[in-house]
Amino acid sequence: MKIATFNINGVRARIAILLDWLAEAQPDVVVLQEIKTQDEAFPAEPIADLGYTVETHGQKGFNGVAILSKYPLEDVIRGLPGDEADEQARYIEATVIGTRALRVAGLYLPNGNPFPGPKFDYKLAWMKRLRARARALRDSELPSVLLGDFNVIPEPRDAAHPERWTDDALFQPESRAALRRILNDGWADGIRLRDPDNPRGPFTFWDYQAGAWQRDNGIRIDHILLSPQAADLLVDIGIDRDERAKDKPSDHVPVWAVLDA
DNA sequence: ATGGTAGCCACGCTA
Repeated sequence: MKIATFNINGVRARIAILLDWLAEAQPDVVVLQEIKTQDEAFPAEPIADLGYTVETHGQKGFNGVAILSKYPLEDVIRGLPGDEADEQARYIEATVIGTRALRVAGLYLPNGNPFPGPKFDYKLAWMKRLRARARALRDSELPSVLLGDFNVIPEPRDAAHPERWTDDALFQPESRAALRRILNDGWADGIRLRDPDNPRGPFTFWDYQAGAWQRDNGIRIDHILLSPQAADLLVDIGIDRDERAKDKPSDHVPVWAVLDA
């Protein structure tokens, strides 16, 4: 089973890019972030025509996540548990019924800028809730994958120019520590697991501004975290870097993993 | 030190 994450940055503006990539990459399960639309306006039909079941958790204008799957989905959860008052659409979770059941959580973690401030406080509070949810998934012992746009640069080598990120919410010690706590609970950072000694990169995001792509001024913020049981099943993992070179691309590229499931 | 780009939606906000 091939499972992928893609921050699409507006699914309606990017539907042709998405459909082309689905046809090329042939993922079985995709989690999308920043769909930037309400559920009713999500372009489900052309995606369904490619054989996908579609579950969305949308919001007007901002945020919004979705799961696309060629396998049946069960027990869909919308919204990160732990705060009924949180109205931002940043989390969706479901069980994928492949040759064996897999729990998949797609997330769009708060950006947290400007730092410091209330948005950064919201980011840290959200990460605390995410850790609690991740522990529950881990304790279920069902193979589980936690993937999406984490908006956290884990280490200096995950940025082309780490010194430029010191005042940014994505690279604050508190943000990095909160991600590290989840990893230390037993989750594997799939890309790092596969490529442990890379001194720089690989990247998953390049800003639209200042020629970041042309200069390869990227960061790695889209992650695939594997529970112990899911890590046992890992066959291959990668980043579809070439998507960033297309016309009118997202500023993020897809990250994918193949599991023996 | 600043401004550079993009989507949504209708001007400023979020990133």
